[in-house]
Amino acid sequence: MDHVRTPAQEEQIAAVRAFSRFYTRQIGLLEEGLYRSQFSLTEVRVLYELAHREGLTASDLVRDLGLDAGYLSRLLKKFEARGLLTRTASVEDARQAVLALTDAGHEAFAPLNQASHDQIAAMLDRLSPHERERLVQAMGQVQRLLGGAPEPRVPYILRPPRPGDMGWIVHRQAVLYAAEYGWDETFEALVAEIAAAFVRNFDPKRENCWIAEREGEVVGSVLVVRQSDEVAKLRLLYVEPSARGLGIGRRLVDECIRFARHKGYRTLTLWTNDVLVSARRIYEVAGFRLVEEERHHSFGKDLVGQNWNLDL
Amino acid sequence: MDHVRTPAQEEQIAAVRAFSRFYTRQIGLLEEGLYRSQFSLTEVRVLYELAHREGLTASDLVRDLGLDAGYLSRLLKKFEARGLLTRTASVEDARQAVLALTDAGHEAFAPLNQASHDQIAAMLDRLSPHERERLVQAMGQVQRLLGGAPEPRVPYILRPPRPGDMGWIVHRQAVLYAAEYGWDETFEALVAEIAAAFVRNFDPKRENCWIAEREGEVVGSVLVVRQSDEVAKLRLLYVEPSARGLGIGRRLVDECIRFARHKGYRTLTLWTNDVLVSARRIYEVAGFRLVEEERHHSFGKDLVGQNWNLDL
DNA sequence: CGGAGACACTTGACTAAATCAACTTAAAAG
DNA sequence: CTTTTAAGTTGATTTAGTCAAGTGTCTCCG
Repeated sequence: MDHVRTPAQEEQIAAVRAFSRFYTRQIGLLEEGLYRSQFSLTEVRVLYELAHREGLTASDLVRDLGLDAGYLSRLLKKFEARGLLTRTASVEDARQAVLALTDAGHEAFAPLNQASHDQIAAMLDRLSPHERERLVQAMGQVQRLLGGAPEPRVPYILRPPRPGDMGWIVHRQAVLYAAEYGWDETFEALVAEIAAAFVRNFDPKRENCWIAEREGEVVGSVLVVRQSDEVAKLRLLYVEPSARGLGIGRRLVDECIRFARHKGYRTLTLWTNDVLVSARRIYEVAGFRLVEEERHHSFGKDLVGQNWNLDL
Repeated sequence: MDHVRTPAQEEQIAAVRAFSRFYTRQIGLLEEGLYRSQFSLTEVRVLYELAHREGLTASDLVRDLGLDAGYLSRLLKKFEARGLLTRTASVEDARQAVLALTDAGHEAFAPLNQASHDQIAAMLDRLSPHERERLVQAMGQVQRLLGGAPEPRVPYILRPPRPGDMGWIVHRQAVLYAAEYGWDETFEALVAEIAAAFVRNFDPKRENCWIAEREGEVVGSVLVVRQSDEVAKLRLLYVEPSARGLGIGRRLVDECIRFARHKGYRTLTLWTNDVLVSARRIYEVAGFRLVEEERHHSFGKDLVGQNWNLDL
């Protein structure tokens, strides 16, 4: 670990450390509320796991809560002696014992659980609904990034656009292509015009838009617009870098193709630039053919524009 | 605390609790790395505070770290005995002693600090730059919302637009006005058109745009566009609800007025709707006069549009 | 099939960490 | 000027956690 780090990276490290110190204190405060109970914090953590998960063994707890095996063993023995817990030898592995709270155990845990619940609720009550929303989002983000949360069961959903989605798409595309390819603000203007024109002239019978959402965050989009009775155009395909590899791009294009076929178009066309390699791959796999290329100077760069067609 | 809570609120509470459990474990992992040192976690926390803040007293530490006064007292005595710390009686308050690490104290802390630093660095190395950025943002968000961070010294800054800002403005305005007034997607289209046209035809000699930023987040914006040689138009004024009360709206309008004056315009005009009460107040205070009102049906609602003028 | 090594616990011995309450001295409040 | 509150100390004690050695069980490899 003796990389040379940039000042920006050092700042990030400092920020994460500051957060950890902050949350250490925060957890300390939350614990205080539990101190008058008959259980220690570790005991409460163990009870929590026992109350919420089935078929736990001691080694599960050691692993998941990072406890000392000896310490836990004694702790469980105490619970058992007090009638809060039963330990039944596992059928598959005679070394292990399956742990389960008794009714008395659940009863003992309930007020603790309630206290913790109320404490968090009181904390949230101090925030506005909008702030609460942001807090939960941000916590989820942290948890996901640090690997605490499992991959969501449903990796993404497609849905129709809502107010604000078009603006979001303009925002993200502009930021992304500025960062990755150095495109200037005229690109953003173009995207905004396309988005505005789409909404303005939207013909639900002949046109459509899909938003890809993952964990409540917009991570992709695509439009199909009518160019003529025969020809539909696919526009503004984009997928967040963080959400790549889930097949979202492919899926969005497939939806467009299906829609265009269903509406009786003969051709689906699209315009892109040769630097957008990952998009190109999607179009190729979907069966699009490159029909035309032309050099142009746009977005502050020399580019090669491409028209791709798919016969439906 | 016996409100009736909605299921959505319960879900938020559950999410925050899950995060706290998660981060408890996370902190446990981070601590493990420090266990082979001669200091306990609490001692390290104390050393950290001593190394980073001047003029601390024991009671500061008791308050900020949530420690027992007796425990801390002994801990400090031990540090002092080992020559890591000096305690000098405070001049203002003879009960207090001002704490300061000696050189030996700083020396003893350095490797711990380095270890903690390297551990976080290693954690961040597992993430992509974009993910790191999001992690730091999300942590900052949590910390700010839970009140751990002090109000920023500079409440906000004004800056010129960057790629993505226009899209962001479209996004936020659409979301906001949809939520607050139920305006439909045609409003978003209008905002997108205005933003696009502004970028497209931007004349730096006669036009301008300001973005208000707070802690790295866009919280407001305004445009001045040329309507004629004599008349400038103020457009797309907006301030995030979370950033209201800081005078950002007022400041943005003032910048517009100053700019329009400086460029020799005779009149600054703007169009708004009567439901936007807080904006109206800003215009009034800035000296604008209501010159015209007309009913119209837009954005899915019956509205009263207003033109306001300011003679420069 | 048998034995080496890993694994799931348990137990004993121990220590560090934290708490509680009583106390001293000084400052602030009434 | 007295009462109350605050800052810090000290002694007694509890608790939480660690470490190492040990038992029975499983797994894997030759």
